[in-house]
Amino acid sequence: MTAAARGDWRAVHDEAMRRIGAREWKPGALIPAETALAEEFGCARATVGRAMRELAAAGLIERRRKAGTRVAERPVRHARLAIPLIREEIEAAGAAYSYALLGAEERAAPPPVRARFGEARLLHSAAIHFAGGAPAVLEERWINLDLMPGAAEPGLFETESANEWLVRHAPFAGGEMAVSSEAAEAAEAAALGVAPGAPLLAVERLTRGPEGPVTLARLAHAPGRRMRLEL
Amino acid sequence: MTAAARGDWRAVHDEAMRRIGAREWKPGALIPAETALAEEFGCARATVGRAMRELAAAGLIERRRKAGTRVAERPVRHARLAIPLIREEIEAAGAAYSYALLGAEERAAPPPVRARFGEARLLHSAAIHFAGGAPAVLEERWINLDLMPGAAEPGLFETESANEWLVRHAPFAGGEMAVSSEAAEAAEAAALGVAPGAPLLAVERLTRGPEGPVTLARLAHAPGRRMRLEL
DNA sequence: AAGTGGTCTAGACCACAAT
DNA sequence: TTGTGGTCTAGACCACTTA
Repeated sequence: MTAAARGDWRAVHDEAMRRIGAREWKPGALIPAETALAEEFGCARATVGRAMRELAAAGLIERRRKAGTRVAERPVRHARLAIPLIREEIEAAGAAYSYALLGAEERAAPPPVRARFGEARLLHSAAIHFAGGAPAVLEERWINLDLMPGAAEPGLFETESANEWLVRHAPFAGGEMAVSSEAAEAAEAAALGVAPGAPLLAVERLTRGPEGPVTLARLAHAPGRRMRLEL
Repeated sequence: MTAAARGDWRAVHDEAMRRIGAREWKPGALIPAETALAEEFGCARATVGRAMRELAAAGLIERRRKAGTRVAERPVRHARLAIPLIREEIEAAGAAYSYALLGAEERAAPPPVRARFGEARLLHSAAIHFAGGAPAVLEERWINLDLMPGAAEPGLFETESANEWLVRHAPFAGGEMAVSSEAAEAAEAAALGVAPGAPLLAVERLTRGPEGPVTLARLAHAPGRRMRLEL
């Protein structure tokens, strides 16, 4: 048929991407219906549908029944961020990883935390992750004991970080993350061995299971650490 | 059939998620083949395949021909970050947006930049984005003139930010992003109206088109600004 | 009312990799 | 060699939304 080799959804996908990139299909413009494209490419409608579904998932097109398919005005570019265990991240950088628990106890949470968890019983924990003996990340965490009663077991986080235990035991259904830059407060600075006011990369992450919020963590990364994403 | 309503890939998907979350299918364990699941759920193999494809894309399972499908040892959770235009981000926060170009000229780039672009001719631009009259983001950018010759037109970025122009005119094929926390240098501090050493959220983004790297931008966000992601 | 995307089916063939 | 996922097809029906 055309430039696209026939009979492969990937070929349709790539040709559509090319047309969008080359502005043969302009932003906001309607593109031909699946049946028309299937005829053009000499393939089944389902094959075109598969290609278009991938493009829609990537945010390059917007599809609506009856209204048809349009090229996105502004391609919603999704960064894909693989969330690594801190241990793996540090070991991948070639440094020796170690970990120290500062404390773990059931505790009443301040209002901003309560706002996320409602009336649930909460375990509070604090820990430091070291890279090559130097403090790298300070972790403060709240865990929903109503959903994760096993987390209350004494000594559980002495050797394994709460993060790793949760990854293996907590169901995952979604969450939110916020990244900001903050000046180190006195306690943080002391724990991380940096000057007060030093710029920390603060990552706050709320993880939800199917039955509600499971854990809220705040990771304060020492100056110089970076977070990498792929687009 | 089972708890899953028949004839819907979403039902298969949800039931599989439930079994993974409930550890009926344990991390690392092999799960039944598509044909077996299709029989169990009373649907076509393609329907099971669709459900499994989504789970694999979400990182919950790993699939290999002949070897079968396994529950991922550690669910690769990837954040999906919609990258907004700075203008939209500021307007969404309810503040008035404005923009000032500090300069745009063809210029020889320092080695770290050359390393990304090779021998290409490069346009350098600098600009500030304001929120409600206050400096919010300082933008420094390099644009590949070999791929985007239109960017060299004088006065182009006077009223529209380079970011918005590029989003509308540059093909997009991928990229990388790195986030870090940095102390404001003197020039940055002055431009943003903050004290030297204030913690800035630095976002460096390299955007690639199908023919090579298109633009490298460094956005320095004023203290207090946050970057939000969904998991 | 009608046109579009969304999904399902039953069957088929292929690609890959473990055996 | 063989079992598994990956893809394609031709047709069908449904769901949604615009006109």
